[in-house]
Amino acid sequence: MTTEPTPTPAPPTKNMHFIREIIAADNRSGKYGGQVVTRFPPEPNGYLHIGHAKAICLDFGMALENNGRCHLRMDDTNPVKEDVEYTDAIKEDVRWLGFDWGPHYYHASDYFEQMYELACGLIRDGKAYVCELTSEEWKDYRGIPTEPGRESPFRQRSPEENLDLFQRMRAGEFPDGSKVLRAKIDMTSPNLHMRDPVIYRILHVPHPHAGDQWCIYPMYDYAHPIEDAIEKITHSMCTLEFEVHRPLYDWVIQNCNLFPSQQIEFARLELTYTVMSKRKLLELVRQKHVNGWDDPRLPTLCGLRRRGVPPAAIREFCERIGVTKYDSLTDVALLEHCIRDDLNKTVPRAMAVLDPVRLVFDNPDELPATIQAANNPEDPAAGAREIPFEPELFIEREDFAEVPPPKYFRLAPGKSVRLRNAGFVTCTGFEKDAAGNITLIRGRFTPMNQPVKVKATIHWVPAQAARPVEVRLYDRLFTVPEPDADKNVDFMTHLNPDSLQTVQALAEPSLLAAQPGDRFQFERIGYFYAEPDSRPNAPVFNRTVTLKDSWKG
RNA sequence: UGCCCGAUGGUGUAACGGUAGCACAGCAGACUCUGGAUCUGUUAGUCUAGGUUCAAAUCCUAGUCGGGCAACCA
Repeated sequence: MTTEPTPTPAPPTKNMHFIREIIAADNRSGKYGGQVVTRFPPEPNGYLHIGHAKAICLDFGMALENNGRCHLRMDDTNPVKEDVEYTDAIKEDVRWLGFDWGPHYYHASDYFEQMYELACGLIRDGKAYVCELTSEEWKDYRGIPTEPGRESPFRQRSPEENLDLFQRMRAGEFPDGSKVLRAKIDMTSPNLHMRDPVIYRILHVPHPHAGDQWCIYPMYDYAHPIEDAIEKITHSMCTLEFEVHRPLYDWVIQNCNLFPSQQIEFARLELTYTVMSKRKLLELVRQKHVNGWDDPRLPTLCGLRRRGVPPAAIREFCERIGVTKYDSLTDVALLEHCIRDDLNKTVPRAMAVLDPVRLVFDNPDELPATIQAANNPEDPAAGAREIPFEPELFIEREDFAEVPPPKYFRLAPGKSVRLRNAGFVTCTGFEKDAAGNITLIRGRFTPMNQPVKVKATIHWVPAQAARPVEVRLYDRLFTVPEPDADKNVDFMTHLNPDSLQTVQALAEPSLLAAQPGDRFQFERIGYFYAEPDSRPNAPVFNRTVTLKDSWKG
């Protein structure tokens, strides 16, 4: 017998996006000695959303793939806007997404002393000066994109005087806004960010992390490259709008003689049927269009978590959307696909009826007492459970049609369907109330071992044993793909009035034991997540996503 | 009006001078105890105009369109 050499299965080829290319090239050239160190640097002034997830997956992902490491760093250089309230939430969300920063948790504010020393160095080198122009005056001096700026009258101060003034700024001798430290670069640069940018401002406010030891705070453009360099970050990824800041990033690295971290910009994620800006999310929360930051309709990570979206689905989504340098708008259907794909393989099935109508059997003597149901047809190891079967069941109102439309395969007078896991029913009659609503359906039961030719299977619950449960049906928050596309139309006008419908459903008995955080597929309906604030024996289910439904009634 | 970045089916992306491929969505079919899942087929694309080349989505030039930049925000 000849044995063919087993071909080594090719590793799953990941999309070779431009950042992977850059890292591979750096590794080949030995630019950083083969090291890959990245960082995720959120500003602790808001909750993380799925746009951040893209960055998190990129930052941590590139490190992981290259046996490097990724730091979690609170970019807290503006005490006016930031709060410790957010740092715990940020950590929880990153951890939930599945990433581990190990011991590498940092605060930009921990580097304030070094930043100060480096600023003094710039002053000594004649590369920074204390300027007393008001912000209004500075606007005039800075010029506009099409015209060069003019030099500040304070630009030629001596290093000694600058050093003295800067020290006194730190000592708290001057009020907010009276002085700033500027980098001395080029007032004629076509890049506004290079026209002697402010690198320190006076802010007499305590810092949420550093306490009250500072009254001067560094600006992002100055602080960020220093933070990266101190941590020996090799690849510092950020979004496209920082592209024009890169020359300043490089200037700081060079003029402060720092580790050569490099900034790489990529396009942020935009998703259809939602909004991503912090301001707009805040507005939705403040105006109570949603119930808090973790409302399942929000694209926040805590919202997605509460909706029941598994973190693996988000990671898969982030891999699939790729990384580029041009703006794009990703169809939320791709996210939904990733969610279904994950849940289909992993989640147990159960039956629940959202809009019940009674089904009564004509032949109660011929019924089984219980039936066996597979917990997950995709996973035999998930086992089976027993469901009581009764002479009266509830089925979904939309699974019966008095007058079936063309291609309607479900129950109708004289027609048969399969009852999921149980047998068949043939409709023998029905009753209506005065308003014309179906109040009861009659049918004849046929056991599974006498197959009836049917084209559909419907779900059901036993009338006595079923229990009422609260089900929250979440839908898209907005009715249009780009709610904030038109600057002249308030995005709020596109809110979907039906984004949340709460219904009392009837669930099979086993569902009563659901623990907060459990996930299920309600067969033929969708995937559901037991609310964190479900109470014992009174679970509340959030709809994560519907099942695909190819029937177009 | 200045500078920077970008442009591939409806959407997200790949192709690194040599057959425009993948995924989502759509459509059609097969299969099925979920009208689910799975499988198959299929519709549909290189912004425009020049140039270089045997050969251009890819390189060059110009234009068009889109995005970003004029916080003591990040």
